[in-house]
Amino acid sequence: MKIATWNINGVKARLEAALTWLKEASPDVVCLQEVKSVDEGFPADAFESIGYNLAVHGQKGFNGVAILSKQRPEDVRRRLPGNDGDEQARFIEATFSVGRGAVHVVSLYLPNGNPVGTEKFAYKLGWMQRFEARAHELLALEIPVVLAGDYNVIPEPRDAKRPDVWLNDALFQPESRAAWRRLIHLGYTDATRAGDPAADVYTFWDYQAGAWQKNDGIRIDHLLLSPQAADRRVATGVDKHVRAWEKPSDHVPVWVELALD
DNA sequence: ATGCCTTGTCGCACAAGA
Repeated sequence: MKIATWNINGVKARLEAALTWLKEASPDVVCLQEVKSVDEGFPADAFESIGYNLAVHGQKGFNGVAILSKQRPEDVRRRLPGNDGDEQARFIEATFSVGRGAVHVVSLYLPNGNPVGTEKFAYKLGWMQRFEARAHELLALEIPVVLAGDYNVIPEPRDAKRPDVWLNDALFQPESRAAWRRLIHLGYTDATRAGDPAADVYTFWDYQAGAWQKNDGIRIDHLLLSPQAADRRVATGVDKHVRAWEKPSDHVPVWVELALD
């Protein structure tokens, strides 16, 4: 089962690219972030016509997450638990039957958190704490779990072409990186790193200042695997070529393939 | 030091992104 994550930066603006990529990559499950659409505005027909089911948690103008899947999603849940007052659409999860078992998939869009020292950064850290609690709960299922999305965290210096310019950014703060490490310490595996320990693996290149042309990127889109998922990991990849397409998102798809049955 | 681009919302610029 091939499971991918992609911050699409506007599902309507990216529809043509998304359909091209889906046909080319043929993922079984796709976690989307920043769809920037309410549920009713989501171009569902286009995805359904090429064989994908749809679970959306939309929001007007900003944020918004979704899960596309060849199989029908079960037990779809929207909203990250732990703060009923949080209106930002950044979390959706679903279960998929596989043989006699199941795999659980989360699509998450972690807050950016800039500027540091504001309530936006506090919201990011609070969100990460709530997410850690949910990640911990999911381990108790003892099944393959994939936490996929835009984490807005640069885990280590090697995950940025120029780590020095990110030192004062919310994505690279010690608190953000420590919260990321707590997820690892729970027992989750960074799928991309497990598959490719080399530097220079990036998933985001800014639209500005020729970042793509200079390969001035960062790695912030991640798939975290529960032990039962990590046991079954057979391949990982970053579809970097998509960044060179016409009208690209600033993020590219990242994926993992699990041998499940 | 700041903008550099891009999207969506309405608007005839702006917020937010990272």
